[in-house]
Amino acid sequence: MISTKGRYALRIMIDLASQDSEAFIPLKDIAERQGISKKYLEIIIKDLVEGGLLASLSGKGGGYKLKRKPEEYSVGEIIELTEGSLAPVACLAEKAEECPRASACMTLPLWKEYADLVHNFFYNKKLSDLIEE
Amino acid sequence: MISTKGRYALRIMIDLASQDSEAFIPLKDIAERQGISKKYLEIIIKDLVEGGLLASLSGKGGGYKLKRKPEEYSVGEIIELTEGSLAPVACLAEKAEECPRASACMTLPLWKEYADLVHNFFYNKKLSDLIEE
DNA sequence: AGAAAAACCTATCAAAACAGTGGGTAAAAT
DNA sequence: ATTTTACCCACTGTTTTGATAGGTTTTTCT
Repeated sequence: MISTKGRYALRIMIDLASQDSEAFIPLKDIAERQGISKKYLEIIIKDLVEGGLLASLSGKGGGYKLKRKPEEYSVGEIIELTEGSLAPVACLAEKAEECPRASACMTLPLWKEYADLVHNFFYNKKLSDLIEE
Repeated sequence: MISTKGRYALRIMIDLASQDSEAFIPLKDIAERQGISKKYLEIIIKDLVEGGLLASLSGKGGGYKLKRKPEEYSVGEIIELTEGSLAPVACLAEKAEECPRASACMTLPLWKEYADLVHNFFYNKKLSDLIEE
């Protein structure tokens, strides 16, 4: 299951994509619009900034804004950045150590096929696809 | 991520499907073949029996066996039974309470589309697809 | 009748993940 | 100098995960 972190991250991105793309938007505004605790969003938006998805500016008039156009963000990168790997099983995650059963594992092909499906779904889906005027 | 419960359940089912379909197979044997603690498997196989996927027989000569043919089990039902709902977000689970934001939620269609994808994938995949001779 | 082999039942537990909260510091504009 | 903002660090309660431990009942075989 996708946790609140990934889901809220997506809502932050959608919220920003719906605002003036040039202006820095304070987190306070996002939190109020989305009805989510600003404190909690701080943790999440930090990941988005560190991951290079958002630009931030401190001080009065500061806030956050997108670094690219909405159609240039995939939902997959947003979720993976905040949520960790999309891999459905531990042995298929990036940092996974070699599974000794891999060659004999009858379920591995299933998990691989599933992992591909999930990856393609979320990486082909763009932030711009989630915004309606 | 699919947890060990769902993954081990699948391995139990595959193991049973690979044995003589008429005989009751003791859990001890399954545990040894799969290299998983029998005690832990007890918990998991209980779900499979209660969910109607397996027949069990107590006492000497007892054990577990499939109630249907391998091609009549979907991977989806096995995972969902042991793992709980396949829903990717809480608001799409069976027992979910109405989300007040549902009508305005810009991410809901995404989660629904994803939920369908996952559901179709796992319910179209049969236990028999995982077994090679 | 008794031993053995199996399922079945209940409780407990440590570690990790999840979902936050709280209090402060640094940076930038007015 | 004040205000507004991001940024940083620690902490906390709850739930889930991944088991382990010990005992009871059921069935078969001798």
